[in-house]
Amino acid sequence: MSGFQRYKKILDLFSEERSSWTVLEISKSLKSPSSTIYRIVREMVMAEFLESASGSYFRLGPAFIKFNRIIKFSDPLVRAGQPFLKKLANENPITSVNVLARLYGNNVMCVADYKSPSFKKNTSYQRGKLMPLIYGATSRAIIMQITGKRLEDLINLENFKSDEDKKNFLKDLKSDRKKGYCFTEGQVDKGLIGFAVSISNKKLGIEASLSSIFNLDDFLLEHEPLIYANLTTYGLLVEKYINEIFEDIQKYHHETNSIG
Amino acid sequence: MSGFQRYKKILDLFSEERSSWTVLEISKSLKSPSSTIYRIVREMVMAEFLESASGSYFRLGPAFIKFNRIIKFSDPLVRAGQPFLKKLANENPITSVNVLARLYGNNVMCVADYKSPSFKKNTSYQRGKLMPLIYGATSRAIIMQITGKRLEDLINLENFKSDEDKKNFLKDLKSDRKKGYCFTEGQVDKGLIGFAVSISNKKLGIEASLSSIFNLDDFLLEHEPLIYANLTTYGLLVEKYINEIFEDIQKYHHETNSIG
DNA sequence: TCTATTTTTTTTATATTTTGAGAAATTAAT
DNA sequence: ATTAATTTCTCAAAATATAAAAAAAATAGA
Repeated sequence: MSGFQRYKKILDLFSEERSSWTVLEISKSLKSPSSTIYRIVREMVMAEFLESASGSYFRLGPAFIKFNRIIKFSDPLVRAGQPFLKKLANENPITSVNVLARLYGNNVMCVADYKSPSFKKNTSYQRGKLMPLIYGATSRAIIMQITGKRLEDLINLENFKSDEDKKNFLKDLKSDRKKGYCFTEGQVDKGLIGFAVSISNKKLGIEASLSSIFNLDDFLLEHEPLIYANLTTYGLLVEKYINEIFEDIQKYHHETNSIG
Repeated sequence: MSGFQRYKKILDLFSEERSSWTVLEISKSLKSPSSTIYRIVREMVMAEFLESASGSYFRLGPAFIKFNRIIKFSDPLVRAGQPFLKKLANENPITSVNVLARLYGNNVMCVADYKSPSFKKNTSYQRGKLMPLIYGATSRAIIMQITGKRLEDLINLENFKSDEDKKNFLKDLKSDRKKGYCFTEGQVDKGLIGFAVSISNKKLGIEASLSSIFNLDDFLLEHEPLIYANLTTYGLLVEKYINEIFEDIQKYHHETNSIG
């Protein structure tokens, strides 16, 4: 274990289900001597990436809240898209969960979400949660904008039930790409359906999607046109704002570089 | 630069104002050779603590969103207190911002907040933001539960305008401790007033506060009793729930330890 | 309070890792 | 196609991490 991995491995032990660990538990779990772990943990506590709790337990530290906040207020996708999620929810014909998600490594991560107050069911799409790459409209609207070798590499990391399944997935992807939007039913959460459009910005390296998720029970065929119209409109708006933010950033960097 | 500091120093460059950096900029800023920085940045990108953006810029990575989420759903204080903030807002006689904050190092950090929809002004208390230790009711309700050498150490790190100021601060602290709640006016944001009570849990090492912030213009003296009643009631409720969560955690750890 | 136990820090020599300068390779821009 | 910018690679020297044991400090129990 060396470099950043040394620290990352410890952090990766912490989860929603298991949010506090003692040094001894960490040491057992990573099969490293406790004196070493004590030293590393102390370093991370000083850097506020861990904090000590009672009973010699440690938990994730405030640094994550701090940096999360910085991302929230500065990430172009979040900054551009966040304000529209509520509007989208309000304009949808039935109650919905509206999600901005993006590709992170081999997963899709929800980076912002807004749920209509009257939406009762819990969905899997909540900010910060990693989602499967090949299920759900949210993910598909992201992956459908990727092509060539990159797509192949990503797909090859996934476990399809059969070769047949894989073929079908690629076929659907192709046709959705043509249509410009995605629809899936119950792939991630039972009883829910999803609609999604792609969001992208080459210059900023953003490969994302905007999606609306509904209760299957609420949904009528006559809702569909409005749903697509909303997603398409807001999708374009978000892309426009991302672009404006990009130009602001460029301007800012230009200024600071020429001064300093 | 060694150990975790190596990585921390780079992360600390990123801020709301300046959220993307090139390797060269980092290298200049930290006065380290770029080949070294390239190596370190690559490591952090692989660990998802940084991600590359366009134009050879890098920004904070998705790991922060992920770990922030884990904290949000597992931190006892947040878990216990978050659900009450909205209720508190609704029961307050005038529109308010309601905040859960806790001591982190030498600062106070807001860990959850709820603003009444009709509250117009922006306040400094937003989740993840670091606040001064000696200004505002939110902070005072935290620091007033600390005594002895620890208090001395914390206070000594602060810059008071004069010794007189410091004395007065300590005197106010003492009397607030007796009263069991704090009130301040315009110490953090002009035109706003704050009321706060302490929240603590020794076993979990939590030193926190629950506070309500109002527009000075909205406030009438007759509101005060209800404000205090609400804060006190919800403060006790939050402490009760923290305790229940603590017992759950203990139970869970006991189970997992005896099995594994 | 004193004692036993657990947690944390310190101390070592040794093994491992990081460093940084420059060269080489890759990528992007003109 | 050429040039410039970005990123990776190499390697020996320098710096740091490691782990085992011992010491110290903190905590719990009687």
